[in-house]
Amino acid sequence: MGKGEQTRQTILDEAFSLASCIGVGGLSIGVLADRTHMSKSGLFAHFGSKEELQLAVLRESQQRFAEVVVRPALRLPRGLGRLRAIVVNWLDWTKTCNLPGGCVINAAAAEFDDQPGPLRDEVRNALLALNRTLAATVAKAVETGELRADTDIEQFVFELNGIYQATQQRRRLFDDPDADRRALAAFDRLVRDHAVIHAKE
Amino acid sequence: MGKGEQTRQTILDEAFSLASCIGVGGLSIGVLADRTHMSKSGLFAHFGSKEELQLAVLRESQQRFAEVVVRPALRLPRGLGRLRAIVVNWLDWTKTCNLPGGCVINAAAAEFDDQPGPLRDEVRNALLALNRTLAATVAKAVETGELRADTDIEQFVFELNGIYQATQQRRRLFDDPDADRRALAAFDRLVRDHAVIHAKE
DNA sequence: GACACAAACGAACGATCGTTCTATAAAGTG
DNA sequence: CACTTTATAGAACGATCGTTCGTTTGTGTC
Repeated sequence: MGKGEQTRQTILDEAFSLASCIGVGGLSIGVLADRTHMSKSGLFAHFGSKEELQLAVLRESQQRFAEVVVRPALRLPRGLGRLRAIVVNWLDWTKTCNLPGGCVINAAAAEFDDQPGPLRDEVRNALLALNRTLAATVAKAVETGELRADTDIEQFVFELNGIYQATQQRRRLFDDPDADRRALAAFDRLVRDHAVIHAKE
Repeated sequence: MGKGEQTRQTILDEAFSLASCIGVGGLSIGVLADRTHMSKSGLFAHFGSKEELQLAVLRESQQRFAEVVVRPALRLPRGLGRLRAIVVNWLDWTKTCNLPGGCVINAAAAEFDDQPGPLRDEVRNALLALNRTLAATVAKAVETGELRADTDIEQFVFELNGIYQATQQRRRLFDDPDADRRALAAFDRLVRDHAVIHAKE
């Protein structure tokens, strides 16, 4: 890895954790230059524009998410177990990664949902991809016979999203220590309602 | 109402709908002065600081929310019907009010959950108050015998929050026309799982 | 060591930020 | 009407914003 790539990654690391606290929109070249002990222009040259820097942070976030949340779960056999692993990794990934201020993309979703442009598009695509991954995982749990065949997969994913958002808010704004427990309770109820009915003994 | 109160309200109206699009943190005195055809200093004098302006917007938002979402539902008899009315009003309130860019407080929750200060406190208190209102409404549906006595009310409210957040994201970022239908489906499932079991005919 | 190239710097640009000051216009009151 | 208070305007402040430019430093290659 050349010198350029190296410092670019250093900048991106710092920008990533900074964006977690103040949002992708709140990033500023000057502050970032201070934190990385660089000059504004030196840092700027690596990206060409602020928007390009912000996009790079969003892409970095997607990549880490795939590595930390999705990939480990793919080693489990398809079905409910894998789905549950993804959900657990998902809920925990702000702790796993260096995300002191919560998921960057999720915050960006609320920030840019009204402002058309490349940033909104990137966030939208990232979350669409996540939803597709979740849908595919749920579909496999239907195939294995653990979830009912008439399960509305899109609805299932919709509710998974709700669980995540509620958990984040409870944790971050209310400092609620029960947030994780509540999230798992909601997940269990969701699964129970769609599980195949076993013959009673 | 004196002249001062009057223009202050005009400013607040504009700030309210502007904040809906770009967030409370994105408000700027200059832009707001242009939109209200005032000078920066003239506008500024009404609030004394930018933070005070932002707080005023958050309070304005709380007030409108109470009027549009909660109060109409209080005219219904306590119980599930009232709860459902609040949920429906809640889901629709960004359309009812002048909120082209979504709920101001909800966006502010994601924006300030990492930045201690009066703004975060205000947001936190507003959402705590909402959660208390929801909890009280759910509790009354337990009292009327529509929901089971062993209902975990905090969990119920937690999941209501999730439904709201998921709906907002689906609507605003994905332009999903089915968001409302999905929200009601999730609400119905939530209620069904906590409803008292009626004797089958 | 000479050379080509990439990387980082420092200074400056115009714009906008929140804020302060002083002065003028309007509104409210007797 | 006159008088006091309130409301608004205008100019300017220092700070920061993203960006551009020219220069210097560093790296890697013949």
